[in-house]
Formats: sequence, C-alpha cells, structure tokens
Amino acid sequence: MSQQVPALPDLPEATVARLPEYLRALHHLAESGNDTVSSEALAGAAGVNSAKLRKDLSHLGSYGTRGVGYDVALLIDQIEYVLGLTQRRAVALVGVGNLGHALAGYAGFGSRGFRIAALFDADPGRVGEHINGLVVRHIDELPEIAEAESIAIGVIATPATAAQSVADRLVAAGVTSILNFAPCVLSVPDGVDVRKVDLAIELQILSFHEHRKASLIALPAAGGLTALPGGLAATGTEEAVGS
Amino acid sequence: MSQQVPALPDLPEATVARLPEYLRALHHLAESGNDTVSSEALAGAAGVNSAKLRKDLSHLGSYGTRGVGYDVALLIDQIEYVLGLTQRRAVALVGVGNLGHALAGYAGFGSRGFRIAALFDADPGRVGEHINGLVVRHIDELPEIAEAESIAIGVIATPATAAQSVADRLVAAGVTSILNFAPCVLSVPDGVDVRKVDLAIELQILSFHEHRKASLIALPAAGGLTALPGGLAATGTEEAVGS
DNA sequence: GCGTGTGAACTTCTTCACAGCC
DNA sequence: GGCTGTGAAGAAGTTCACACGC
Repeated sequence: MSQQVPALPDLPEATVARLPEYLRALHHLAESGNDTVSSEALAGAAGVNSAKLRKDLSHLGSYGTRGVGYDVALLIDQIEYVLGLTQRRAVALVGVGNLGHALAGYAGFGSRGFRIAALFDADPGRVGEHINGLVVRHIDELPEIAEAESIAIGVIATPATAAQSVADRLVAAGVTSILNFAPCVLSVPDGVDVRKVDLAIELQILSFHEHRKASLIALPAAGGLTALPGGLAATGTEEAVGS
Repeated sequence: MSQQVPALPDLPEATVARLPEYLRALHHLAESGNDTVSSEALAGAAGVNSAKLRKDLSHLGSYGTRGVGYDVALLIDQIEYVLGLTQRRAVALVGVGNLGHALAGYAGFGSRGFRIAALFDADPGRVGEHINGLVVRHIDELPEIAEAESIAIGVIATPATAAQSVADRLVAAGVTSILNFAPCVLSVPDGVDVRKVDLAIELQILSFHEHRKASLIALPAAGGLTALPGGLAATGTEEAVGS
C-alpha cells in the first residue's frame, strides 16, 4: 500500500540549509514593517538568486501571489513550522571551556528557537560554576537531565580527544542530533544526525582561495612550474586571467 | 611579485572543502607512526567514502602507489601546499565580545596554519585589553596594522549590525577573505571571498531533521494535517496520496 | 593479489526561460 | 504589467566498476 501523505514534504538538503537564511531575512523584513516581499527582494536579502529562492519555496508548497509576492508573516509561519521551530527545543551543551562559555552566552540561540537547557563538563573544577543563569553539571548527570528536560539536541564543545566519548554518552541519553565543534569525525548510529563546525577548516578553505588568487596574479606566463612538490605542475590548465 | 607561484589545479569546491579534513586525518596518522595509508583507511578516518577520496586526491595529481596506498608525509606536503599553508597566514579578528574572546584563545588556529596577528574592537572600553598575549586595538587602526602585518584574512565576530561596516573596512584595508560569524549577509566586491558560520542556522537545520524524524515515527493518518499553518497540507505531491 | 586512478552512469543542485495567474 | 511556479536544460558532485600498475 502506498504511504499516506507525509507530515513533512521531504525537502532537498540544499533547500533545508537555506531556509534558516530566508527566515532570518523575513524576520528582518517584518521588523521593518513589510507585509509582502517579492522573490527578487527576499533573495537579495538572503544572498541567493531569485530563481533558487522560488524553487526552494515551491518545495514547501508555499503560496505567493503572482504579480504581488509573498506574505511575510505567512511565510515566516510556514518556514518555522517546517523547521520544527514552533516548539522551543532544549539543547544540552557539553564542554564549558573557552568556546563553550561563549556558546552558553550566545543570545542567538535563545532568540532563534532554542533553549540551552543544561551545561555539562567532565572537569570537577568546573562543575558548579554559574554561567548565564545555569549551573554547570557533571557529565555523569547527563542521562537524568536529558530525560527530564526532553533534550534531543546536543552541542559538543570539548577537546577533540573527548568528543567521541561525549557523543556516545549523548546518544545513550537519547540525543538524536549533534552539533560538533571539536575537530574530529564522530561516528554515531543511524538515525542520529551530526553537523560539524570547524573553525580551522573554514580558514583553510579561505587560505586555498588566497593562494589561488595570489598564483593567478603572479603568473601570467605559463612557463615556470618548477618549484612545487611532486607532480602538481602537470595539472595547471589555466587559461590565464587577462590583465 | 617575483615569487614564482605555479598555477594551482583548479579544484572543485567540494574537493577543496574536504582537503582540510583529509589533512587533519593525515596528521593524526603520521603521529601514530603510519608511513603509508590506503584510500579505504584514510577515507574512514576522514568520514567519507573511498571512491570520493581517491577522486579528490586525483585532482591534485597526487601519486599514490597502486597496490600500496599513499605516502602519508608526501600527501601532507601536497595538501598543505595546495591549501596555501606553507606560509603561516596572518589573520585579523574583529570583535572581542563573547565569541571573539573564545576565538582569540582558540589554539586550533595556531596549530593549523594561522596566526592571529591583531585584535580589533570598536568599543573604547575594550581597547587596550590583553587577550592571549595580544592587545585589543581600536578598529580605526586597522589600515596601518593590516598593511604592516600583511593581513589578507579577516574574521568578523561582531554583532550583526556592525558586520557590514566592518567588512567594508576590512576590504578597504586589503583583506580579500572573510570568515563571518555574524548572522547576516555581507556584500563585498568581486574577488573577495566570504565564508559564513552561523550557529543558530546549524541548529535550525538539525531541528528540521528532528521534526522530520518525529513526524515519521508518529506518522499521522492522512486526516491529521489540519493543524499546520496555511497551505502546507495541500502540497503533498498529488500522486503519492493513496486515499 | 592489492589498491589506485578514472571513464561512465547516476544523482543532486542550479539556472534558464516562459506559461499562467494576479 | 508584474511576479510566481515550474518544466527543461545544464552544471556540479557522487558513486560505480574495472583497467592498470605495483
């Protein structure tokens, strides 16, 4: 038998990743007093092109009005619904070092659909500390608190060496989504989602582009491919940037 | 100018984004005393599948040895070269609030190819503060210091309201790559690269998947779609409806 | 034998361009 | 006239599967 209508349209991942950006832009528009917005304008505010935006929204089945645009308030409701932001989700933050402290104090979580429900650390010296109105608890208390607070999302802000073990404990405590700030790969069971944020990786990607820009500027003549380590030289197929 | 920089292979963006992950895994392997590694093993350590890894590395023109694998040390050199990590790049960090403090203290920058060369803030109350051996300077001093330190990469950790103006000033000071932690879209001239990290967006993407998982488990009978905000119910692609 | 390197098939994402509706 | 919604074309990325060199 064919399945009943799914409660959620199953959106392309690329679309899901952009919806939060649209949402932010829409809130901004709403605060500025706009009732409707065209795909062109919203796309501009979200930093994408308008065809992409329209296609993304069409996946929600969202109804704009031809000749007019989208109803801002309605679109906000729809996107918040799809993203599951109609409830304020409880988040556990593990690791209150440098970065963890900053995250615990980050107002953006609170204003955008989340509530940091508990802070954990393994270091007894940190347990008991108050941050932003919350007490840091020992990681051993995770199971009971996760249960009590219905925590389904965990944020890992520990050193890389501890991250896998923390992930295991989060999963054991019923967490099914993890945001990982530790620079390492986590392995988790099927059904658990992991997203990763690695600051050094972001910089390294930028570094590549810096390197690339520098090499394009410095090199119009395709002669001198000598100085590089093994084998790279053969690959350059640039038709150069004219100048 | 006279530095003879060879043309870089122009890698697919998706490949560029994974190279740092491979690099981290390789360093880890090297520390554990491995001289060579197979695509299977390295892929596992980096959390990707081996075909993808081999294709990525093939874009570098990198030579593994058939029947053996890749030389760990050589591969590290090649990736670091391509990413432009053979020099330690100077980075300017603007905004030393909550998050900025944490970033300024983050050891991962130092150990992975970067040097925080200067800290800036617009708040006179913060100027002069010492963080991790650096003095916070007023943002007005950016041009001279960027010049003196050859800063080409800027990190924005200010509130969203200040981010665009900071970006403009960074660009004016010669910065050509920006890592933006502020939740807003930046507009910059062509030739300047921007990458964005938005913590709330990451959580919202996870929230979508939570919502989706929940809806699949408690899969409602087709009637139960009445409660959602305007119009979503009607959108399920018609053919899938088995009613 | 083993494991890399790679064409070819396939999937996903983006962009185009225009029909359809206000 | 203006703007959305969408098929169709195109580009980018992933996976397959196997030839080739060690």
